[in-house]
Amino acid sequence: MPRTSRAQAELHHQQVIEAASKLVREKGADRVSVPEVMAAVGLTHGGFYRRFSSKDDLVAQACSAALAGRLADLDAVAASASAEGRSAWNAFLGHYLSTVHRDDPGLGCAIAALAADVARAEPDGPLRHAYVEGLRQMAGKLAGLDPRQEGDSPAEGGGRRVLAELSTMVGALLLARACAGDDLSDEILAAAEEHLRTGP
Amino acid sequence: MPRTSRAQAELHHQQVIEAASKLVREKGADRVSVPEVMAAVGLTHGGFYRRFSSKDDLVAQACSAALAGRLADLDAVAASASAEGRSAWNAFLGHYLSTVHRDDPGLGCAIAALAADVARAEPDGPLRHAYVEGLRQMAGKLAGLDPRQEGDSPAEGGGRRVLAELSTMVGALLLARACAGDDLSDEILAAAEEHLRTGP
DNA sequence: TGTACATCAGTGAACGCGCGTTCACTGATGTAC
DNA sequence: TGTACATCAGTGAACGCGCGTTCACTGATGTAC
Repeated sequence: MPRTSRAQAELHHQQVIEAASKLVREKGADRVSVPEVMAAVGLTHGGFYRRFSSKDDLVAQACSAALAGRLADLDAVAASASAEGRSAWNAFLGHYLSTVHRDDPGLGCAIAALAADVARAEPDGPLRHAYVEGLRQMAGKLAGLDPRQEGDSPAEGGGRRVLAELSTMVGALLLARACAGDDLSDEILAAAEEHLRTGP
Repeated sequence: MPRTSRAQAELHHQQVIEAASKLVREKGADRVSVPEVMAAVGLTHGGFYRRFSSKDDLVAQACSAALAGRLADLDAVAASASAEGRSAWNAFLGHYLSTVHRDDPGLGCAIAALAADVARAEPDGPLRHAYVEGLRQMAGKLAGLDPRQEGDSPAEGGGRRVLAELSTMVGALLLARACAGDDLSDEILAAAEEHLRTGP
């Protein structure tokens, strides 16, 4: 059925980015193909290049979408924790370093899932720019939650402490995924949470 | 020139593993091809399957070799630091979180470089087993260096604290690589080192 | 509002390419006498 | 030690495959009158 409506086409466009954002986090950019992403939304691969200039273009947009989605998730977790009188920082940690998060990379942190792909991307390409921008925003948001953060400049880039703490979270998640199936995996998550958790 | 000596063949075998260990850390397992690795040692790809059962087999052996090499490096850094009266722990940190290490993944930490590849490998395959074994050994060695490590069981698997600290190092290195070219990259390395460094 | 036509979202076949893997072959190395 | 032969490390062509990308085409949608 060719020539659907413009609204339908726009919906398809968003669905393709959404599907790519999930698949790329699960399997890595190299192991996801254009036909696979299109099939995930019920389309054939032929129409792809009407909407995207290349596969790299899609991956960059998928990265942006994944990062934006996670920022919204962070807000939601923080809001619901605060509403219940719990520490937003500890609630976020509990989510981030959970076995659920480890075992479902497709809906998880894009900073962790895409770090290796981005490191190999062109230094000035759209993927890297999208990633760095998302990382900066995440660090800024986290600095606002972190009770240990010295109160210097919580806005742009966050303080230094939050960068080390974010490194611990990302590293623990990635190591736990690489060790999944071994006892070490749960131990890493627990050790990182214990190390980062604050208060009662 | 077909049929070289057995000694030469064994040398080639080791050279292939060595070249793969470097290329896989630089580009990731998916972006390295069998012809590329063979060409790196001056051979054609045809003879590959006499020595290796598959590309996956080579990648697993390359991972083991990379991890073993890094363990030896750690010993060397610790020994030379101790000989000069410096803290082995701080010396190791300085190496690990340096821009040199960030910018040369081919000779760098395999735990960091291969985490994403291993996370996507079969749960009980040889690559994962090689990786988990190497990670366990690294954590054990690090626990022996770490002045903060509570003195419970430094031998097998290391204590929990060292797992969180290793997560911080790996995460910072990977994030710094993903951000290379942006100011954030150096900041992440510096923040992690400051966070982990001990003593004077 | 109804008709005529241009637009263009999506199809499906096709392209060149590099991949992992196989295999018949070569000729120096290693072995048996 | 010297000869005859089997072994096998490495070659290079070939295979089927899935990839990213292109393109002629279709027919419902959107637009102009």
